[in-house]
Amino acid sequence: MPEGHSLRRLADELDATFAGSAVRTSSPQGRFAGSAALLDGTRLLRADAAGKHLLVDFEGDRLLHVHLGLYGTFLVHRPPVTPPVGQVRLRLVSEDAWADLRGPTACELYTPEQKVELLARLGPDPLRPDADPLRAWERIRRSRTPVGALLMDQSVIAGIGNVYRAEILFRHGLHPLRPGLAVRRGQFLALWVDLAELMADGVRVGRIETVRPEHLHLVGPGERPAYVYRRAGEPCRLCGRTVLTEELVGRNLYWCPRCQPAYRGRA
DNA sequence: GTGCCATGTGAAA
DNA sequence: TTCACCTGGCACC
Repeated sequence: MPEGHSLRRLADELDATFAGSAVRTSSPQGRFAGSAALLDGTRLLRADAAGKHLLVDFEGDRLLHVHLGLYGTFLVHRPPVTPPVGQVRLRLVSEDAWADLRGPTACELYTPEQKVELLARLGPDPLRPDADPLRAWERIRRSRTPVGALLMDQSVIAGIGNVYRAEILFRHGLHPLRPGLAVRRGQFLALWVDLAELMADGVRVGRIETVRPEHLHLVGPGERPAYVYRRAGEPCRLCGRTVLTEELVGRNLYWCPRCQPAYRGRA
């Protein structure tokens, strides 16, 4: 489930598992074979996440950039090492662990300049304590673009995906099509603080949990534990109105028309 | 068992 | 705007 919290967890796990160790690297699938050969046998120094991007430093000034995309996975295992199953883009093997990367959108070596460019085009990441929400606010407050689109724009805020977007807008009673410039500063700052807490919870728990404790009893067994995400056509958990969906820039929005009233020209 | 859709992005057209 | 990535969960048969 690769939203920002997953990448933070992955980076932490890779760092805890491999940092300081020499690793054998290979590309059983072949698509990363040349670069894997360059890394092979070098020491993995550090793994870190920025938004939904993973950056891994290796000895010899080599830098690995990975983006999992929609269905990529990078899973760490303990020995014994087993033969690759399916399409393994990159395999890491150390003395006491191994990991397989599958189905990523991006797996490539980065130059230092590419890393600088990446960080420069990412907005503040709510999972980083030094993140400055006012950088995001400056983009939002002057934009006619719907706030639902702005939140998913990684250059505005890094690390939000479709689940956090849908849920955070519900929690703050904001209609996803409200223009950025019609969001009040206080509303946005409250949303940011809430988002940072939810994403930090997501890192701890390993799941996106957005339903407030006092509403958990409204979630039936086996039901998706969300207010609106992927609940189109079902009743809002708080007011009973039917949850709506609509596509915006290629992704599905979900919202409750009563709890998140339409914008009618005033903030 | 089969087929569709999905937590996302970047390249190709 | 469409496709590639080519996994995994789930609804449906």
